[in-house]
Amino acid sequence: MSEHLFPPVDDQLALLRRGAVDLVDEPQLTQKLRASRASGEPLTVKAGFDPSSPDLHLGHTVLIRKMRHFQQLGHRVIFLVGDFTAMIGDPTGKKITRPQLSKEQVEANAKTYQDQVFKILDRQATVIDFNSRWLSALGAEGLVRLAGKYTLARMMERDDFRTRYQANQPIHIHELLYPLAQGYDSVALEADVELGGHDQIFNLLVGRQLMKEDGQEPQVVLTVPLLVGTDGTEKMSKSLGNAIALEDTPQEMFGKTMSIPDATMWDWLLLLTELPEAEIEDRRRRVEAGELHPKAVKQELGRSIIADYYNEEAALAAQAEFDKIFADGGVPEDLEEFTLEDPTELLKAVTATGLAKSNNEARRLILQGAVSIDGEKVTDPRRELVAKDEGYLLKVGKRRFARLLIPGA
RNA sequence: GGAGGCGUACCCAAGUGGCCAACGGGGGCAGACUGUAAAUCUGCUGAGCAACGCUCUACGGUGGUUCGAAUCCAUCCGCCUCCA
Repeated sequence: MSEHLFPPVDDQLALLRRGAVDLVDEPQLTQKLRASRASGEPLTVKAGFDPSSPDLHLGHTVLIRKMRHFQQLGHRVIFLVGDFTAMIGDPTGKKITRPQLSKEQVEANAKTYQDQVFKILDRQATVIDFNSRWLSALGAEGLVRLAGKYTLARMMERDDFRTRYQANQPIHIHELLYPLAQGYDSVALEADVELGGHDQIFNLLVGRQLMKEDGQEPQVVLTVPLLVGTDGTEKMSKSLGNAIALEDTPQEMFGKTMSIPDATMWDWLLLLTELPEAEIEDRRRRVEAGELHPKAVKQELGRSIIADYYNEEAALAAQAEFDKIFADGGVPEDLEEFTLEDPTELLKAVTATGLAKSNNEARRLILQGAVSIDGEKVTDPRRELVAKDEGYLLKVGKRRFARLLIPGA
């Protein structure tokens, strides 16, 4: 019956512990792995996803990579779409109540989500489930029973609830249900392990509690760190504008990666690549000793990221393109083209090509010396652009380019 | 049900009748320096204009008082706290 030959427990642990923040608790996980290996039964590993915003970025992939680790070891990974809980909106880390989503939005989001997730996970080996399956069935009565298993005092142990309460911020009753609902997922799935971001630790531990109440063996809880964004300080999030989206082009991925602070790249290597930890340490030592340029390590990181979501070729191309533009002051391969009917002044052209949002902004940029035409800096907003068949190359700042065509009459 | 407080630009936050397109900080953008790194320094950060000044829009919504309001009044909306 045991079609899987699981690797030795110690080897499994080594991989699973990589990058983990919390592991509650390790002896229990060891014991579960032993039992699984003896029986040939894979562990059931659950990770929940909140489909309230559909666009995945690298921050999400830290968790997904951890799921893949389990998958690679032969365990059963459940990709749980929190379609029911999305209606609540996870209050984790939020200073304000999140908007409640409609069913349609949630479904649409869940779909886009999956397409992106399977860039990392093995589609065949992944079980997809939706928590509305059991949470909807719970009904009002079941919900009241569930709520009866936890106390307000314990709920208020949660840092964000406590903080909001002390700051006189509103806490809506339904938000208190979120951890309970998520915990109930584990009961319903009889999870052996639940994975989550470190900010999820409270919710994950509630799951343990509820499983005990239900007479089950509590799940092992393993959390991964929140990835810091390209700014090197805040956690990666789309709204903070410091994210690298999985949908980004290879060029964008590479450029954004190169812009992270050096200090951040070690974390990224650990969490976003499979480079062995010993090798990461080795590079770090060599950089500190001045034997290795940090830029080289960062380039390697950038290529590795692109290779994951595109391929090696795209990675090399992105780096070449990057070097050409920034190291050699060149021009990108594909730049947007705009055609204007009539000759205009520079100011209007910059706005028309979308390189600036308004004429006022265009004027400011020009006066600040951020704008160049065909490589020559121009600080006169009224400079006339006459008709020219081959067009002009407009550059604003370091990275915004456009080709402007003004065909002759 | 009762009492009180609050609502300013992307965020925080000053401003209580004219000097306010609105102090300061954060963020963002740009320039210098670089490895498009960080840090640092400098400038900018509502829109429009034949423009070193003018016009429009903006301080929760709507009306009003006034020569003139983010600032005063009325009303509405939203939020918070305390008591019950």
